[in-house]
Amino acid sequence: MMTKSGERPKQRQRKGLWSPEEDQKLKNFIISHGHACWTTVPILAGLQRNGKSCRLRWINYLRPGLKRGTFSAEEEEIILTLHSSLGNKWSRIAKYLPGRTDNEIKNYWHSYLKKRWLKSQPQLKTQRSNLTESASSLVSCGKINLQETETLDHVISFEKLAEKPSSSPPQPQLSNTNMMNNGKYLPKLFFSEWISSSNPHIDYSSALTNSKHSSQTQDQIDDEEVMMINNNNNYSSLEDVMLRTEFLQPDHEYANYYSSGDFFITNDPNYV
DNA sequence: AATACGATCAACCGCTCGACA
DNA sequence: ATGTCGAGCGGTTGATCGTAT
Repeated sequence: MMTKSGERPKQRQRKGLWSPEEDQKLKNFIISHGHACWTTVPILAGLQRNGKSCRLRWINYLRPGLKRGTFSAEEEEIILTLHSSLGNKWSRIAKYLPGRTDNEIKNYWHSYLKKRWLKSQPQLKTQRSNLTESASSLVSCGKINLQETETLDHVISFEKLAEKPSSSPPQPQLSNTNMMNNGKYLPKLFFSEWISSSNPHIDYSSALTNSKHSSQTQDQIDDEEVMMINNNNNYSSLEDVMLRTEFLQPDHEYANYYSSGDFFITNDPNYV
């Protein structure tokens, strides 16, 4: 149906919790078609949602390989360690915790870990309150704006980094065949394995981070800092990180699935 | 049993960034 | 150089549930 001006009337978009039927529709669509463009997914899948909502639902709830339930002690330590170096970079922290989403980690931090962290850092707590007081007075005097005060958490977090050693430990090297453009390892998995299992058989143990590149992004620099801290703390398992998993479909189409939740299908076996 | 309160977590919102025309 | 669009990220909200009073 069209309006007088010839426009298609905007369908009222649903909000709020997803129904099991909606979940099934979205899951079925992405499994069979992938998602080239999230904005078209709800239209093609017959959902009265916006693309953003579909993307979030897929990433945080529907995509395979997600761990549900409580965080292990090891996961907690990893989050605390990474947060001390990266700050509130939840998506980057999530990359080091396979099966956990940034949203999940963020919620866990705010509901539990933050308190635990503050309790274990009485000195920092004092520093923080001093900083906050200083910031408040500066704000009231108009010397800094509110946005600047928001970085205080990072000021405190990065204090720990000052204690890191000056030289980086030797980095593991990978052959070129195991590397993609940004230097991340790509484990492969048959698409059917992924479909049939809620727990994709990803060999995290063979995934390693890259060697140094001449032009580093901020993320890569962050990775190095994290790795340095991890080595100091003997978190060698943190290096077993996969940034992307590639699935091979039985019909020789490649279904590419990022840890960020991206998913698409290509015929190009060399697609990296 | 009823109410208040706090904790948890799914989902939304607004902003930034990068790609592309 | 500029504008537009889509994707992604982090902050925030609000519904729900469990527990205390």
